[in-house]
Amino acid sequence: MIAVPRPAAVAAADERSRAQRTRILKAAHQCFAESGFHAASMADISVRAGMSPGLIYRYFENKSAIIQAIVQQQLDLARERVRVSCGIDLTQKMIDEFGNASTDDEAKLNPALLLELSAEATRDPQIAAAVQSFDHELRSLLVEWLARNGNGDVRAAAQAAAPARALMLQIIFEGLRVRETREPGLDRDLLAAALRQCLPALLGPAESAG
Amino acid sequence: MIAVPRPAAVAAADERSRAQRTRILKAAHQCFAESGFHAASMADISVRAGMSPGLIYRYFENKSAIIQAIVQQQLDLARERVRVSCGIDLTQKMIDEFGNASTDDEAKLNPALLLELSAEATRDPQIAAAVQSFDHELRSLLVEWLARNGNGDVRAAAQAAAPARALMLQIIFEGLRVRETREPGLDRDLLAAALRQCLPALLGPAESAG
Amino acid sequence: MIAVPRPAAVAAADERSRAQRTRILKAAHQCFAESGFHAASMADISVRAGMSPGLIYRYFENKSAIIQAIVQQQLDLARERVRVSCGIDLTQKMIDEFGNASTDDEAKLNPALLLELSAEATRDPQIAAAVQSFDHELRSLLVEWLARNGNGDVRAAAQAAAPARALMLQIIFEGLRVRETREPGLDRDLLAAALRQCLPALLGPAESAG
Amino acid sequence: MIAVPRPAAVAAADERSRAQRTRILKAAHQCFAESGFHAASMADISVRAGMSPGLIYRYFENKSAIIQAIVQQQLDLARERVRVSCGIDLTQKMIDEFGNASTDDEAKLNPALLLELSAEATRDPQIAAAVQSFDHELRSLLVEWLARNGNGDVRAAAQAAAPARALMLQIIFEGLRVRETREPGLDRDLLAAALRQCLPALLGPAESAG
DNA sequence: TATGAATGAGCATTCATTCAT
DNA sequence: TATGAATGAATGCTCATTCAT
Repeated sequence: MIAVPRPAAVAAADERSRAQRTRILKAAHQCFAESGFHAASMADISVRAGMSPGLIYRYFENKSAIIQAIVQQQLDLARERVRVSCGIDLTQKMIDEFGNASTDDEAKLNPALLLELSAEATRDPQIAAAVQSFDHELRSLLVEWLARNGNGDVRAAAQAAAPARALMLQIIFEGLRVRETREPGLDRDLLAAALRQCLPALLGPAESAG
Repeated sequence: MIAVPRPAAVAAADERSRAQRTRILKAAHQCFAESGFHAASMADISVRAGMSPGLIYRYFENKSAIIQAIVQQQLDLARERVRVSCGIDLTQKMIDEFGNASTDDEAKLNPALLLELSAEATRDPQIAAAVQSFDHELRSLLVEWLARNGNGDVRAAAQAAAPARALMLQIIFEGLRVRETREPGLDRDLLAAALRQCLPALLGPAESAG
Repeated sequence: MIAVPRPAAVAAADERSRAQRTRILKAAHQCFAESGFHAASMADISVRAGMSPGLIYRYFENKSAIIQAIVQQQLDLARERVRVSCGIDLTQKMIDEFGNASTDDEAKLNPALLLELSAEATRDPQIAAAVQSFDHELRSLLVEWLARNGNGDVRAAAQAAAPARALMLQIIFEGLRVRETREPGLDRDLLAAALRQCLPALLGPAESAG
Repeated sequence: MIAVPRPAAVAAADERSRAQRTRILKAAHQCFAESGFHAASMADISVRAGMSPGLIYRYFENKSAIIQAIVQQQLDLARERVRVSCGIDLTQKMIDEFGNASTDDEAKLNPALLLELSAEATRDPQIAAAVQSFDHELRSLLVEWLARNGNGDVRAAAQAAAPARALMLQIIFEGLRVRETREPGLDRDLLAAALRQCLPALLGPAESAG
C-alpha cells in the first residue's frame, strides 16, 4: 500500500523545495561573484548555503546546472531592470545604479558575474544560446520603449533609427558594467557628464536629415 | 672555477630568456582565450608552447604570474591601438574591428579575455591596480587626442567636455567588447548606424550652450 | 496505555512484514543481477521496490544484510532445483535450462549472481559459511539421488564412486553457469554433444574395474 | 630549440614506463582479488603500488582501463596455462593446480577474479568482447590439442567429437574455478576421483558407435 | 637549460545510512 | 509504518607545482 500524500503536504514539500533551491542559488551567487564560476567550489557553496554538499545534488543535477540557473537569474534581473526603467529618466537611472554593488546583493545584477557569464558564452553553447535569446528580446523591448517615448514622433526617420538606438543603448549599458568592474570608485559627476554627451541624442527626437 | 660570462653572452642569454617568455605568453594567450584563466591548465600551455611544464616555472613563478603578464600584455595592446587610432575615422575603425577575432590572433585584444580579466580585477588586487592605472593613463591619452582633434576649438566648453567624452568613448569601446562576445554575428550595418548615433556628438565640436 | 496486540493482529503484522521483505528482496535481486552487488544502490532498490529508502532499513539492517538474504535465496533456489530434477533426464534438463535467463526471473538462479556471490565468499566469512554448508548439503543430496538412480547397483564400486560423481556433477553444473555468463549465445547442439560426452559415465552404472 | 632525446634515453623511459605499469597492475591485481573490482579504490591501489594516486593516471586513463588490463592479463594467463599443459597429464595438472591460490600470486589465474570478470562481462560490452574472443580462441586451441593427442585416431568420429569435447573441458575447467572459490579446502583425493570419472572419456579415443 | 615523472591537495559527485516528521 | 530530506565520508580524477636527472 503506497501512501498517497494529501495535496497540502505536496504543496508544503514543493514550497520547501523551492526555498532550498533559492537558498542554494543565493549562496552560489555570492560564491560566484566572489571567486568566479570555476574557482568557487561546491563545498564553498554548501557551506554558504548552510547545508551538506550532497544535499545540493538533490536540487541541481550538477555544478553546471547551478551556473545555468544563475545565468538565467541574472538575465531575468536585467530584464526586470529594463522594464522598471520605462518612463524614467534613463540617464539619471544609469548614474544612480553605477557601483554600489556588493557581492551578496541578489537584487542587483552583479557586473563581474555579467562579464564572466559573457566570456563563458564564448565557450559554452547553452550559455551562448540563453544569452543571445535574451539579448534579442531585450533589444525588442528597447525598440518598443523608444517608440513610446518618442512623443508621437511617428516620422519614418524616428522609426528607422530605433533599432540602432536600442543597440547603442545596450552597448552603453554593458560598457557601464565593465567600467563598474574596473573602476568602482569612478567619479559620479564625470560619469553623469559623459552620459549626457550621448544619451540625449539617443533618447531625443530623430534628427532631421535635411 | 666559476665562469664569468662575458657581456655578449649575458645579452644573448637575456634575449633567449625574453624569447622563451614570449613563447609561453603566446601559448598562454591562446589557451586562456579558448578556455578561460581557470580552465586552461599549465599542461595545456606547456604543450602549446612546445616545452615541458617544469620549464615554464623557470620563467614565471606560477600560473598567477602568467595571468598577470597576460593582463599587462592585453593592456599594452589596447594602449597601442589607441595610439594607432589617432587621426583616423574612429567610427569606421570601431566597426571594422568588431568581431573577426580568432583565438590565436595575438595582435588583437581578445574580448573574452578582456571580460574575464575585468572580472578578475574584482578579486585580485594586483590586477585591479594594473587595470586602474592603465585606464587612467588611457583616459589621459584620449583627452589629449580629443584636444588635438578639436581643430583648434580651444573654447572653454570643449576643454571642459573632453574628460567626459573620453570616459564615454571608453565605455562605448568596452561595451563593444561585451557585444562582440555575446553576439559575434551582429549585423555590421546596424552596428554602424548605432555608432553614428553617438560618436559624432562625442568627436565633433562642443555644442554651444546658447 | 500500551496496546497489547491480539494474536490475530500479530500474525497479520508478521505476514505483512514478510511480504515487505519479499518485495525488497525481489527488487534487490533484479538490481543485483543487472548491476552487481556494489553498483546497485539502495536508492535503486527502493525505487524498484516502490518504497522509500528509509523503509528498507526497517526490514534489513543494512545493504550487506540484503546481500546475505539474496545469497540465502539463491541457495534455496538451487536446492529446490536439485530436488525437482530427481528422476529426470539430467542431461536434457541441463541443456534446456542453459541461457534463457532474464534479469528479473526470480524462479531461476541467475548465473551472474552466482558468480559474484561465489567471488564474494572469498571475502565475506558469513557468505563463505553459508555457501560451504549449502554445498555440502547439496552434495549429500546428489549422493542419495545417485544411489537411488543406480538401479539397485549396490556393489561397493557404485557406492564408492557416488561422492566423486556428485562432486563432478557439481563442478559441471557450476561450469555451465560460467559459460552461460560468458557465452550466452552458445550453440545448444554443441552443448548437448559436450554433455553427452560426460554425463553418461557419471550417471550410468559404475564401470567394472576388471 | 627542442631537445631531441637520444635513443638510449627513450628506451630507458620506455622501460621505466613499462615497469610502472607492471607495478600498478600487480597492485591492482591484489586489490581486486581482495576486494573486487568496485570495492577496491584507486587510493588502495596507489598505496599498494607505493605511489601517489595521481601518478596512476599517467599510465592508465581511468580505473576502467586498469580493469580491462587486468582482464587481459588474466586471459593471457589462462591462455599460457593451456599452452603449457599440452602433452601433459591434464587430470593430474587440474588436481595439482586446484587451490593454493594466494591473493598476490600474479602467476596464477585468480579464481575469484575470473568469476567477477565473467559476471562483469554480463554488463560491460568491452569485457564481454574480450572474453568471447578469448573463449573462442581457447576452444580452437583445445580442438587442435585434442587432435594431436588423439594418437592418430583420424576416424571421422574422433574428428567430429573434438569440438564438443573441447567445450566440455572448458566447462569443467571453469567449474573447478568456482569450486576453488567456494570450497578452497576441498579434499584432493575426492577431486581426483571426480575428475577421473570424466576426463578419460573426454581425452581418450572416441567410442565406437557400433 | 630542460625534462617529465612524481606529488598530494583539491574537486565534483555518489551513496549508505539516519532521523524528524 | 512510512517518508524522503539530510548527512558526510568516500570515490574517481585533475592539476599546479616540485625535483631528480
